[in-house]
Amino acid sequence: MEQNKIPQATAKRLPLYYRFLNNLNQQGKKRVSSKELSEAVKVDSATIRRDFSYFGALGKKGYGYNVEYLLGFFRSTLDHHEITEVALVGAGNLGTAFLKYSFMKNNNIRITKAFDADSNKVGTDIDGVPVYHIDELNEKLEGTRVAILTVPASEADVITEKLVNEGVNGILNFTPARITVPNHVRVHHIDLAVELQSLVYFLKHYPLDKE
Amino acid sequence: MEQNKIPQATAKRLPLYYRFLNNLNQQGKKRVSSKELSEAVKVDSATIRRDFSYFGALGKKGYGYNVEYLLGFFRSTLDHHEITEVALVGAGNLGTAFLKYSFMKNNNIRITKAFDADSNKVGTDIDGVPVYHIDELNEKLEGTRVAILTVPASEADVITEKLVNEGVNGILNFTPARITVPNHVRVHHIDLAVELQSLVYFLKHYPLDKE
DNA sequence: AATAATTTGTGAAAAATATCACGACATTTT
DNA sequence: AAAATGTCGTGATATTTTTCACAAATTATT
Repeated sequence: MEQNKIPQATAKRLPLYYRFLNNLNQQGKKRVSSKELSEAVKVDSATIRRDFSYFGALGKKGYGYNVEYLLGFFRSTLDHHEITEVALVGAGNLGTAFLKYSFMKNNNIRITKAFDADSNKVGTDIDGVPVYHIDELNEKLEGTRVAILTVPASEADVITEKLVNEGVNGILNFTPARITVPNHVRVHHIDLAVELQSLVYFLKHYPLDKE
Repeated sequence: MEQNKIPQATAKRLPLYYRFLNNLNQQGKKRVSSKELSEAVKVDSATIRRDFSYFGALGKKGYGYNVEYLLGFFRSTLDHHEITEVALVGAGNLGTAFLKYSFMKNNNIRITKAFDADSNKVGTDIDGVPVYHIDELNEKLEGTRVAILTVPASEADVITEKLVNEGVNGILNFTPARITVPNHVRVHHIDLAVELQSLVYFLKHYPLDKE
């Protein structure tokens, strides 16, 4: 489980850096400076250098960073060589959109199975992903440890409990409910209404000219 | 534009508090302590008290907070009496899901128009929201200042520029592109692939037992 | 009416994060 | 080969955010 000295704020930016390095690499770029990367990912260049420095000296003074080297480094740091399987729970509008969302396909994470309570959906495939009945979690989850939760808010707690019982320890929660889990389970919340409301709040109450 | 003394971290939690206070009110609860609210929204009770304290003394010692009073206070602070209109740009899978996403309907924010480049979609209604052609931004935006961006990544920069030219100053960006905007425009990024990847990273590299 | 139990609001401390600014070194130019 | 330029890595500093912990006030209990 190596050194967990890396700040959480840094860890959250790693996948972003990785994606942009990939872009640069595909464009055939050989070197990149923290300043260039900064303009691409919209993160201050000093923050980028600091972030990278937690992993040691990855760059070269007066030169910048070698794209290929950095990419290889992040590939192993982010475990990009191994595939992580993820289950989608709740194949409604939002869930279905994720299944069809191609950005999810270009990385090391795959949604490999979906669950829903609607018997019209059960047994079908959505974009190549089989849909099982929510009561089949037990048989079909097969060791999957990460779930995307896109069920109605009213079902969130009951289904979360089932997921946790079946061994899920990471949940990306898109419901507006704040789900309760034992503390060996990690939940990240993405609350679409809150995001929109806080954006509007910032627009109204914060000065507009300097970000 | 009142006192912008409120920390950003606090401002981001306000819509969350508001929603849960609404729930409590509908359940007929008359009072609530920071501890109870903490359990519901999963934010430390001291943080909640601190957050509230930026607005003055809203509670009563030994009693807690009066739900109805607090709700009224937040209603005006969050401008919940006035409706903010939002445009959805890109009516693909994800965009369509938002149009049908009912949680967006129970608050002061309304998606009132959508734009897409697909002529099959233009002219139709999705869940009561009219879809216009992306080239009609000029005529149809009609002063809407906030946009949800759910177009393909490759289109993100071009369309952002159009939106900004038409007066949009708040963008909720769901594309994996980090869009470039003048600094009077505020962008919040929600990057689904990054969220999933960072969740997986945390699961692998951070101790599981204390959150 | 006195005592016990709650719960706020906040000063102070701690922790986390971001930014400044510069020495050291590598590269590029002249 | 010398000078000019570019860029990292990081100590130090600043800023932001969270948490502790407790006096003061209110409510509940006996």
